[in-house]
Amino acid sequence: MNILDLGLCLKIEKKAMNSSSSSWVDSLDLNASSTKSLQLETPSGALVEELNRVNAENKKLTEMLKAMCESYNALQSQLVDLMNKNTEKELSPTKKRKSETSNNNNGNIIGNSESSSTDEEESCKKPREEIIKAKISRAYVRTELSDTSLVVKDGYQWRKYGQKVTRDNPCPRAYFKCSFAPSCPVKKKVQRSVDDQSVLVATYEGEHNHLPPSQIEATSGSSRLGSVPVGSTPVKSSGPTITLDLTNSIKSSDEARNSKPKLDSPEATQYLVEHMASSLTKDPNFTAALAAAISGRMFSTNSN
DNA sequence: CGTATTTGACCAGCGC
DNA sequence: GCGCTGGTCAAATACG
Repeated sequence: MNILDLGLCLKIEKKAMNSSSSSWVDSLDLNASSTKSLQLETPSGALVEELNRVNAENKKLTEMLKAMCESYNALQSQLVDLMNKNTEKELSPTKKRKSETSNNNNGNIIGNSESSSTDEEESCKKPREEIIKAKISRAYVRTELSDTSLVVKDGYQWRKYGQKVTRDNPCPRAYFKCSFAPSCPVKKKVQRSVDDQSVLVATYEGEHNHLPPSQIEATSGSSRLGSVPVGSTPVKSSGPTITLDLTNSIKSSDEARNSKPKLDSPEATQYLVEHMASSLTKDPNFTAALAAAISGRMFSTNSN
């Protein structure tokens, strides 16, 4: 379970890398051509030379990305191996209280599909249905270490009603209730990951019985499908728990949520990659920054 | 002044 | 039964 979630997180990060790489290449090509059109007055020799330079740079960047992806793959497989070994150990020790403790802290980034099995085991031992009653989902959000607010922006309004330092994690855990609708039963716990304190682990319990405020404001009138916030995924799922990794600040939760259960399928992977690539290339900030970086690089090469 | 957050107290579950 | 722990409550406090 935990491993799977970790794999998911890593996968999404990887998708982001891949997609951005493809968009980089595309943008680079575009920029190369635009450079050409912009500098028509310059002698054709210089133009060709510059074009070659840009192409070479393009190649270099592509290779760098390739290398990065390869090393990432290697790291990921190592990590998965490690986590496999760890979870084998983690499963055996005595489970204190509700599976929460081990899931949330020791397992941190890990936790879900296996946490569901843990829940099942526990529910066999002690048929306490509170474990089952609420759908549990989990989200991981990368934040600044200096940011102590424990705030996870997921599109809903939350009211903090408690904070506690837990045994396994020196970082305090914050307890939130959904404050947008008085009758909404959803609760959320937010705590920094033990392993990586720049990652906030948000655990959602229950399902929202209302639209997210952001959607209501937008009044897009779209289907109920889009009513789920980023990170919170109280949709019908195969298991009682769902994990999302928000550490790459994925803009659209819908796709992530919908594809999550089949994330391992090549279709879903392809879809994710395409979606991320398109969202990246559509992002004016990203393209502007990219253009600035490339032009800056070009000028510096020219001046040399 | 109203609302949100903080924080110590309290409660319940669990292991010994 | 007792102690430990996580979760919740509610008075106090902060903030706009």
